[in-house]
Amino acid sequence: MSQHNKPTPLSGFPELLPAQRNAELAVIDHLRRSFELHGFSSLETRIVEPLDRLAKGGEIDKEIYVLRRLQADDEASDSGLGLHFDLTVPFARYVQENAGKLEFPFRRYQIQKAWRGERPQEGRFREFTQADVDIVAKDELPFHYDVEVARVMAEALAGLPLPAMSLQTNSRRLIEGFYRGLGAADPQRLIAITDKLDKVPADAIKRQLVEEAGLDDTRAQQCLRLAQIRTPDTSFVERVRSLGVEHELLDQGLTELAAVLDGCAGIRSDGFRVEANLRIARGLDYYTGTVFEIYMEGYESLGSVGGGGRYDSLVSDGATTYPGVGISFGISRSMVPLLQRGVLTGSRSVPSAVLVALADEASRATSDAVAQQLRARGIPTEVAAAPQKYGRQIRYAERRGIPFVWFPATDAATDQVKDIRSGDQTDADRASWQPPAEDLHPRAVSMHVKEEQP
RNA sequence: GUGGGUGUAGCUCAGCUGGUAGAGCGCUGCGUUGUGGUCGCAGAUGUCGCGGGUUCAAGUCCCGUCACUCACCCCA
Repeated sequence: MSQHNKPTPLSGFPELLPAQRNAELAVIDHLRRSFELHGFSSLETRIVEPLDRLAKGGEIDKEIYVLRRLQADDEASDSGLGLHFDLTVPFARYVQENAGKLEFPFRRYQIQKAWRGERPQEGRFREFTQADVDIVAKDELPFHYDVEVARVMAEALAGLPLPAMSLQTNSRRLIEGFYRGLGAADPQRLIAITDKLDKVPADAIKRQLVEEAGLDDTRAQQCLRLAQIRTPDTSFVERVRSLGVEHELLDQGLTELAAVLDGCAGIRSDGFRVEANLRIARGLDYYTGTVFEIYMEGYESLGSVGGGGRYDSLVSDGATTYPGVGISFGISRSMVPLLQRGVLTGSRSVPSAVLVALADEASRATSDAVAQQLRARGIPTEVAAAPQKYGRQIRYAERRGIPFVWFPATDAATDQVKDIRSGDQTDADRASWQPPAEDLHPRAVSMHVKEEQP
């Protein structure tokens, strides 16, 4: 390729360097292990869906990438296929298509890319990876699954080597019941207005509630008070009760939200919080009950890095409906800004934990044999490319972040292994030596994460 | 889609009222001939995003274009 047309990055299509990719892989591996620990099956769906299934007349429609063959006839404008813009729509289709072959309740996780033709910004991309967990049942989905899906994602997030996450949750039943108890005519409209509380000042919200939703001053004030309730435990119940509004739906919402908070109570840590946040509403789309949003502490300006909730009628084939509940976590959205700011990276650019030094060409077989013995025990190992001076070979390892250099025995001495970070070099047995567990594979290292306890 | 900003070495950037490019970091080599990192010395690297215009002369001024970027919108 000529240097005169050096390729430039494509905005919105992030690509990572090897060390960064290792950090992303460490996060994906952790999520996968967490989801599977809870018994969720992995699913991969095709990247395209029929356009009539993707496009629903909403805002998202104009962001759909359409598939078209380069040499397609002028007559045929496009293939009628578009790239999926999330993982929920393809999953819904998959459930419907395979309903006869799946066991319900069906619990799956899905870690895949999605595409949106948006104007890129920090944390917003045209191509991005997300991790979704959902549970779908037939006809009825008991509420305890809302708690389960929250707990699965909470546990997965709590162990992530990223800045502290907070899972904020609310119940649309709770707020709708509250608004109905107030005697409001159009609860959906109120939800849309109070949802903006993060961006718009409280008195402006109140003015809108009065002028646009026709509430009187007292009721508007009540709505504001509700939206400002935010607690790390079930104490929100008392605070809502103290507002003095009564409604059957409100009672149900309070009970359910309290169950979610209780269910996640044991998962809180320095790196993870759960909160009831009664202003969370998540637009007006298909959510019907519990709703979630995930925020990354110190990076609230990115907006939510994940979200989800219960959808009672996303999937339906007429006779049967398949209610579900799920949460998605934006891997690209949360990680790429951290990687770009340099506060997160991989511990090394290669998988290798060990570089076996090469004394001279004649002893290559010896070095290869050492490497094979280490690999046989699961230790990622590479052999030095050329018998350069040992200083060069050590530097080769150092540049790549390989923590250990192995010096095969010479006539006079035994095998030795050197930790090039400390400089310590000790005798070692190629048949039993083990690196520390945290050095075995590349890790994601973040300036925000506290040192792990020894 | 609407509006602003910025394009100079691998990276971060400097370059005044126009006079044909610089720093730091990184990189390569040597000091140190089989043990890196520190230090010292030496060295390499650019069609100044692209196209056009003004001018004796353009990185610098003007127009266009492309790319990147920020905000709005929306969201993972």
